[in-house]
Amino acid sequence: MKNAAPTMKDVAQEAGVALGTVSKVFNGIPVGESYKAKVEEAARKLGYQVNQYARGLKTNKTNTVAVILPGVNHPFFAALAQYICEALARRDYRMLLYVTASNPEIEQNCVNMVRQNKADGIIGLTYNPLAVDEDLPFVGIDRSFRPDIPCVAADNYGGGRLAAEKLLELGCRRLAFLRTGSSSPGETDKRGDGFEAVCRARQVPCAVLRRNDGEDGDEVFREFFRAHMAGGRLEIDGIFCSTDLLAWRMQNILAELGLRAPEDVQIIGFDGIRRFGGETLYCSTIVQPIAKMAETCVDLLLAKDRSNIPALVCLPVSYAAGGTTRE
Amino acid sequence: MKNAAPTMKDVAQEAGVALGTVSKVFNGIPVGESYKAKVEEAARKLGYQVNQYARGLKTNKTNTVAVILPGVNHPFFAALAQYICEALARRDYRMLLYVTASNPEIEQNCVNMVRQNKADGIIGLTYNPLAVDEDLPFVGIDRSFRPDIPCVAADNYGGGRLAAEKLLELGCRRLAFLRTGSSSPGETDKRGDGFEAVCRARQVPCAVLRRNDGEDGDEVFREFFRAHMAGGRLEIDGIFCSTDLLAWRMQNILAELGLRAPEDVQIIGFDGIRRFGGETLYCSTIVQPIAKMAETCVDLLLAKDRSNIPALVCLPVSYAAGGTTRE
DNA sequence: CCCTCCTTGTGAAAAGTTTCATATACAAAG
DNA sequence: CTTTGTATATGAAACTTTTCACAAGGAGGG
Repeated sequence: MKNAAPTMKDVAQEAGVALGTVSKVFNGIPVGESYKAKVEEAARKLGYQVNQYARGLKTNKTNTVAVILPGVNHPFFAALAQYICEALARRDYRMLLYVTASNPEIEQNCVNMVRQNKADGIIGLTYNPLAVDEDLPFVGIDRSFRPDIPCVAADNYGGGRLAAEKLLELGCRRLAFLRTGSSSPGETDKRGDGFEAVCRARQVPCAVLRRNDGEDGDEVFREFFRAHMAGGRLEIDGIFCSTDLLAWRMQNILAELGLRAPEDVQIIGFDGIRRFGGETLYCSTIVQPIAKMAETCVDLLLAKDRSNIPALVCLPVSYAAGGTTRE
Repeated sequence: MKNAAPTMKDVAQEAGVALGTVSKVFNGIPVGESYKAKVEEAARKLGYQVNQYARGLKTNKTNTVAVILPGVNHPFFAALAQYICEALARRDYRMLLYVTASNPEIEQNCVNMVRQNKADGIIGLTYNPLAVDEDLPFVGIDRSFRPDIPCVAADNYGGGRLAAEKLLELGCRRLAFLRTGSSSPGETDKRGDGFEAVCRARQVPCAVLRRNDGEDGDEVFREFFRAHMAGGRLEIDGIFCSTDLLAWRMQNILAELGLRAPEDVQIIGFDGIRRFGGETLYCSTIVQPIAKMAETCVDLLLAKDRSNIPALVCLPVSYAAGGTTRE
């Protein structure tokens, strides 16, 4: 006969002590040395493990955090998921992962599921306004859809500025900003704003092309580059792309036109994604501090005192040369 | 005052019915139309959601599956995680994700955590023999550490054969197999076994270099290639690498030696990882059916009748040209 | 019109914890 | 030797659900 998992009652019986005493031992509440020893011995003997479901039911605390991401099949999200998972594990929390494909219905559905599953909080990289309980701690990544929800983000505006300054420092005189991403005005726009601000201040010409996810076919960009060609040469000599992925796509499109980075045009991306081998970057880029973002999300979410959590934590970015600039 | 989440009792009261009736409604147990309507109305009004922790405590079924992976920051694992997550969501299951960095202690610790958290089963890509409850469904990916634990894997041996046949078909006459990975004899070895078997059968020379994770510095491979150089040319004209990642590293090392794929040597990798943009492969490769593997894992784990689960499900692989072969 | 049978809703018990009011034991003080 | 006080173990209640034995009420047959 297959025995059911042992319970505290079994342990109490085995150790010859009361139920409450066993509970205390497993919650680190002081208890007489001899009692503690007896309980631990009995627990070890029976192979007892706390039943988190019973505990969660009683305490309304589950030591579980729900993480909602568009997907995990993209290096930025994957790194984020991994760091968050590790940060949670270090604090003895578990991670319940939901992927949404940025679909508003799925996003909302995930939030509802979380309520059922009594997670202690949510870390979410979501693109749509969601109905979420007032009293369920929520930390947004990159964006917040409600003023009382704190948000952890890289300094996108500063990163845009940095990209512009870097390109100018590297000798560029005619810049461009290319953007794709979610149609909702978001962080990628701020990158462009910072970039353009520097261009304006330095009175450098800056061509801009902002596209949304649905409407960002290669042809749009090909057309853009053709429009800026003169005599077989690209007038633009420095490009800032809103993501590394976009920068990579642009390199391919430019290659079709017979143009290469960094020889013909210098390119800076954004994210700091590395090739899966580990070391090399896809392009010169503005690096998001992903590990720090993950750590910060977890810290904010699990903060003891949540009364004065900052609305926005903006983490510093840095520049890294990755072969598409002439260093 | 902040109200606690509404319970079935609240719903029962609001609807003017008994507790058991509410329970039946939420479990799809037939109940009089008028009663059902009253309960649903009340639940909607109060915003009631089932408390999975209470349900789990009572039924000992949590609709949660633990997924244990070395990490999620590698495209193969990331894809696996994502597909598994989606497959589980489709079946109304949740995913508890644990990452282990292949560390034996962390792996064992995860399994223990799962027991506490009462997951209904585990899908694990682990490298070490673990102590896991007999009665906790477990499905291994790529390897099984106990005969009664089923395993879902790509046809690694067949993939190795396919790689050899493909290289020969493409005109190669002197082959090599390069392997890195976990030191425990595993799936990557079978790839080599299949490859070598074809070489033997066709009486084609095949150089072999098998290294483990700790001892696979670039220098080892550089040395290997130098040893097979004659008069500035590489004698080997077809290489099979145990992973796409390794194939990528080899390309870089070969480039240092002034050799390029596919001009100087043709290379086939294994995994079928794509660049994060979505389309392009890192190299010509044997493609693992990741989506199918994920789906199969979930199916096996959640099978109603687990009495005659196959010990090994071996899924077919395919070849895809990715620029490092002369098609 | 009454009795029986069947259907269907009812509410108490149980699942494994935590918590808190109570009981016990022992030491110190009178 | 009794009393008071303190420290600490005890066990019943509560958390929210599911389940099951039971009650209630309606239908159909005699």
